[in-house]
Amino acid sequence: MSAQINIVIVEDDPVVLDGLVSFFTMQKSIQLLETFGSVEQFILWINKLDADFILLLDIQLPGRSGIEALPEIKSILPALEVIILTTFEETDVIFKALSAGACSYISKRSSLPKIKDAVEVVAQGGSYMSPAIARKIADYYKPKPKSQLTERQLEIVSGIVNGKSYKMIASDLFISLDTVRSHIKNIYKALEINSKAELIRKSYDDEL
Amino acid sequence: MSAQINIVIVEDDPVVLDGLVSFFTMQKSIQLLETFGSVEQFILWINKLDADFILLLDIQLPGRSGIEALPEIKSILPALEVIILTTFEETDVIFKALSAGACSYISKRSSLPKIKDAVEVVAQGGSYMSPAIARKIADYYKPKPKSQLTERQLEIVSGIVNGKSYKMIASDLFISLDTVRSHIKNIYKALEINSKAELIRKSYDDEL
DNA sequence: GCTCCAATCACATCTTGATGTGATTTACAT
DNA sequence: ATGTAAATCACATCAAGATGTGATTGGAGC
Repeated sequence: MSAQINIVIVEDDPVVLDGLVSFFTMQKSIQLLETFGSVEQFILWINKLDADFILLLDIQLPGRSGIEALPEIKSILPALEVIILTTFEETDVIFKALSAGACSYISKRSSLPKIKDAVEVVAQGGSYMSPAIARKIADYYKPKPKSQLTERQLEIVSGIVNGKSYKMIASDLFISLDTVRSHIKNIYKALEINSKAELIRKSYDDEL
Repeated sequence: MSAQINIVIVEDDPVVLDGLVSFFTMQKSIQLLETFGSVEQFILWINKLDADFILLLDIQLPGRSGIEALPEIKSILPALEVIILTTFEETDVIFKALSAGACSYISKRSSLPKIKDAVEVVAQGGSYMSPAIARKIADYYKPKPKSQLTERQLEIVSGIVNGKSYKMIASDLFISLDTVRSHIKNIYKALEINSKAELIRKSYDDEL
């Protein structure tokens, strides 16, 4: 159903690269256009043409890392689809890659056919995540330690997070300014914090 | 490699359910324990035993929706792995499901073998997302309208978001308190905001 | 009945933050 | 060279926030 899919690989490890090259050159549905050992080389190359391909990008590279270079790459080719192919499975690296513009993230432990699957999925506008990666992303949304604050306290916090002054909160809740202060004092004690900034941050991190 | 995998399905649509039932009863690696047409029935059942199974859960159900019921289900069986199987592909529904404790999210448009893949992936501790779903998640992290702030201003913001007082920021950056204030004034102007709370919120929403 | 706690309010004090006006220096680009 | 912008610092003023001490009330639990 899909036409020819073009791909480019940036990978410095010769062993990994050889495996990918020999595998993809055997696939009739996928055309391996080029390979590069560093993002610097790749960036020189993309300046020469406006290409239509999917990029398989390693993170751990000599010189600039794949993630560091991604924003620049995307600024040159905004519509480029990037698949991160790496051994890093740390949550923060995953989110950095996604934030930098990658649409898929695959562990190098994946089989070659899985990598091919990912390329085809991306070619069709989808996104592929290795099971272990997807699990990290899913887990990221869980914790929810449940609030130790009372209903009233949550109302106060809500006001603060929404940028209202204590005075505004007081009038919104039909209580006095001092009561608001009192609540806040208790909230700080309960959350073991001591500034509005920390409270706001916490309200985002913990969902309160 | 994997032993027997037990699954339970909660799905009200008889057509979809029949398809799943006839498919899974043919799979030797997977044992379909039970099926239910609503979360109410399912919850009555799980109270009777502490089971070891993976749950395939529809969202659109008569009575309580799958997402509404998920927190309660997870409170009864915290370690239960839940795969959402639905036609809903809206970003907010996806994130609500993940936040409620689902580890995987599959479109009903998926083929039965894909659903089987997902069950096996989850049984091995991974997580499976349909390509279209994974794309939504990946896209969620992109926007990055790029900061209109200077390097120095970002340093100031960083201090504020991390709960430091202006005084602390000043000494951290080896500049005077007034300079910090001056920067903040400019930052507020640039971002068109007028309070610390808004700044902190913005730094989370926009990644600044 | 008594206790504990959430919620309410008051007063006092000190720190921090928001904003305005204005000045100097350096660096980069026209 | 000249202008613009970023970064620096100063002084002033008012609003807002942080923190402590202390008091009252009403409801839940024992």
